[in-house]
Amino acid sequence: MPQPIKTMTDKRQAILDTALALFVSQGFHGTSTASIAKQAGVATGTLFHHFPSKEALMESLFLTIKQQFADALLLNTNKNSDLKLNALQLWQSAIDWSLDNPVKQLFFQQYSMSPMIAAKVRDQAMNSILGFISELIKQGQMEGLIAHYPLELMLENCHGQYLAATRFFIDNPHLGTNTRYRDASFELFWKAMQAG
Amino acid sequence: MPQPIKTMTDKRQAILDTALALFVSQGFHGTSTASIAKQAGVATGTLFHHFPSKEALMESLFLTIKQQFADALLLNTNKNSDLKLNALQLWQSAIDWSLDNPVKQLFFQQYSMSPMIAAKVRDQAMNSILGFISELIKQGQMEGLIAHYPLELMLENCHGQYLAATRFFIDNPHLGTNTRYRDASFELFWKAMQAG
DNA sequence: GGATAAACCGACTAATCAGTCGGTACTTAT
DNA sequence: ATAAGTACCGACTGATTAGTCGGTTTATCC
Repeated sequence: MPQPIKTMTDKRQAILDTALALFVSQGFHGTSTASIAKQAGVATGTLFHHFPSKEALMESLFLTIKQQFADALLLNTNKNSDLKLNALQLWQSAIDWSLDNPVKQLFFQQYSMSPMIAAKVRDQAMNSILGFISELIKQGQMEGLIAHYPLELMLENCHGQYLAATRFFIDNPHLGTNTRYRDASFELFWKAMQAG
Repeated sequence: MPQPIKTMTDKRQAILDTALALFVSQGFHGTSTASIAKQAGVATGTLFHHFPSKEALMESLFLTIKQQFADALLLNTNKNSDLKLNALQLWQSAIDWSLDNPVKQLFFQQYSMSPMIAAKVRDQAMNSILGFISELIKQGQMEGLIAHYPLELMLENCHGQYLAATRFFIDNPHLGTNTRYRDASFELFWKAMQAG
């Protein structure tokens, strides 16, 4: 029986944290394993003790962060009867997460579409979140609240509008708490989805 | 007098074409200058004769492609009196371009937000196109056709929805000529922008 | 046809890369 | 205390990198 989550060595976490920062600012191939180890205060051997290769480190990073994002979303999700209110809460949670974790959000912006991460890893991580959104859209369509466009196109559109909003708020951090901008970002999104 | 426009073997263009393909499939740092030269059928010395550095090659590539995109858009733009029709034509032109140039579109998806391209180069290229869209939005707002959200947020949203649509159509090429999907992508976009 | 310059070549180099390996330090269980 | 296993170290290596340079070919102009 394996021991449940005891504290992982903090060196492992330091490597992940440093890799995140460097991958975002210098790119995957632009970041050497030596520089990750050095800035994390760790020997190169230690890096390869925790991760069998640079690619494995990247994959681990990607999955870890996607999971954190998914957890943050599902935590603030109520099974409310008002679909629009549900959508609003979800939208706010997602924007909040990106403002609380700007570097992780930049990581997604850069690597969600890049060949540095194997397509199957990308899709696997994506489906866990999009599967959930997918259900919401279908429900809304049945209730006549959401327009009947092809589902895949709507999912891509949700994702695209979310990325656009976070790009804006991360570039303009002082507006992140301005309700005029916040509400506008949701209304743009919701109007696109709305039936009628 | 001057030789009619018969091109002497344009090695410079071959380098740009090859770099585009390799940067998209392997990333910037993942692509060696040697591999670009080899696949372009050119010596490494020739590559550095045309471009002083790998970064300069990347920058040249980025600006060239952005210009091609801007040209394609402005070519199909009529000064129509019907704003929605103008927007539709623009949207169709943009989607057409991405379907005609999928690798160049993938290049944007990957590098428009990446640190591999200096921010000032990005912004410079962006403003020439977004400045134009910006005018259209302001005009639409004066006519009462377009909602009065903050302009910067709307621009980012336009860009985001466009990227989402092209991502979808490039992933599903057989749907690129399907008017149901085409029209849906525009309606999603237009409904978000619309006043009311 | 002879001169000038630009385009082109590819062997070469100093630096850097991902990953290895033999060994030490720390933790835990008996 | 001992044994065993895991975390950790950093000098090292073979391969690869961006970029150079001296020399050759090709185009242009008088």
